[in-house]
Amino acid sequence: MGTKERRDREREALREEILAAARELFIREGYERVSMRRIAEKIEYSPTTIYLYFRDKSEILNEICEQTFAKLARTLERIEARDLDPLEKLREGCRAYIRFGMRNRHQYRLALMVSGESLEGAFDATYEGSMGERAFGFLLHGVERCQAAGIFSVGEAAVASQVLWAAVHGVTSLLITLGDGDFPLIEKNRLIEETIGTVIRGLMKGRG
Amino acid sequence: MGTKERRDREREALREEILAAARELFIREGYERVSMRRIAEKIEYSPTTIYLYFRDKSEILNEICEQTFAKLARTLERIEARDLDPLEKLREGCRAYIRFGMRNRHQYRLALMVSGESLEGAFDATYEGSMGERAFGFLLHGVERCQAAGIFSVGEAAVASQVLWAAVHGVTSLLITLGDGDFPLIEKNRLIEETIGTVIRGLMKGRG
DNA sequence: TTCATCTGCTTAACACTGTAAAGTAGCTAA
DNA sequence: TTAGCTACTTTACAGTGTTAAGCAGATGAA
Repeated sequence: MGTKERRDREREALREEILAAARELFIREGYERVSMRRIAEKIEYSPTTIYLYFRDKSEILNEICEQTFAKLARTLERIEARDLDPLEKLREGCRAYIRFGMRNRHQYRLALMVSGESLEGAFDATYEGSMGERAFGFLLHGVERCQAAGIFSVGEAAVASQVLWAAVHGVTSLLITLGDGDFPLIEKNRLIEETIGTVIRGLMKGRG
Repeated sequence: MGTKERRDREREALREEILAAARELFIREGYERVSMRRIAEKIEYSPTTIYLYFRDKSEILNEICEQTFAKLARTLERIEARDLDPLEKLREGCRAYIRFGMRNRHQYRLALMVSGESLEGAFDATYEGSMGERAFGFLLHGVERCQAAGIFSVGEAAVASQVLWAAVHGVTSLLITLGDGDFPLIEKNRLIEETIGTVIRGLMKGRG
């Protein structure tokens, strides 16, 4: 009597289908511009069906964001596993973070540039155990390693890594919002490299 | 025959009233959460009257943002006029910038964290001659002064000041979105001071 | 003073939005 | 065979930004 099992499978399949449709639309056009009706149309179900699978629109977004940030976490863990000196490893991580933000601009924005207000409860996923924690953990770990290696001046690693994060997030955010606006930003890669370089230099030992 | 003059005055007065109502609502609740009907209700006119004074909702926002950023520009120019050594003047400007962002979170977000997409044409004001230009000009000037004084290593000032901007914007943006979320950010002022300090140290001469 | 025009505003309406409640086929188990 | 449940749809609500049409009163010309 595998009928329950089959139905569970079918249910999961439709849930996945909704997520896939929403993801594609969100990435192409951004969360706010995509309506529940558009998602429904894409999967050829009535709009309210979606509510049988997700509490509301923001829950769909949350799930997608979590998946996307899991990708970032994996990328960073791959860098973590590479054989690089502490400084270069940290730099590579920062580069990967910024690239990730630019490639996933819509989701990056929703997770780190919108959430908290204006968007009802978008990405309110608790931090503990989240992908965000894993991603930030990379930075923290990288900073600690540089301190242990005598490259960075010792001190609270939490402070140093949040400073680094602020800077890295700053470039990412700036490139996302002004990337092709009319503000005369210097060349993208130049800005990225110089920012990473400057902050890391500022964290280094000696001369302070 | 001052009737035309009087009507122009009245027209201007209502325009001002709309702006004042919108500003208060936007600041309290954020752009997206405030509807044209709410603004209209506040000034006791019908919703469509607003369209006789502004092309659309985003034009109201633009005007308000421009005014707000003018305040930032004035604050920075007051610092510029003070008698401080180049480094401390630059630091003071950065502090003022971040404080400004936090006090005007809604408008800061709309101008620098949303614009470009998702929000139709919000704050698409051309950069040339804008308040944004004046504000960024402060940073540029401050960096040039530090280079001239032999404190910063020489190089393209545009690069250094955009790096500094990225960092300063990064803290601001992070504090706005995560300020009272559940991410365990270190204490606000600590993060602000450390970020400014670290980036400026990274821009300094010697030890590279 | 009378009348046409113009000004400034309002009412009604359109095409959307996210979402809740109620209704309805068709499968399932007794 | 029938009662109930599952999965979905239809309908509806209260809201959004915005446009078009209408209308009262001030204005300028005769």
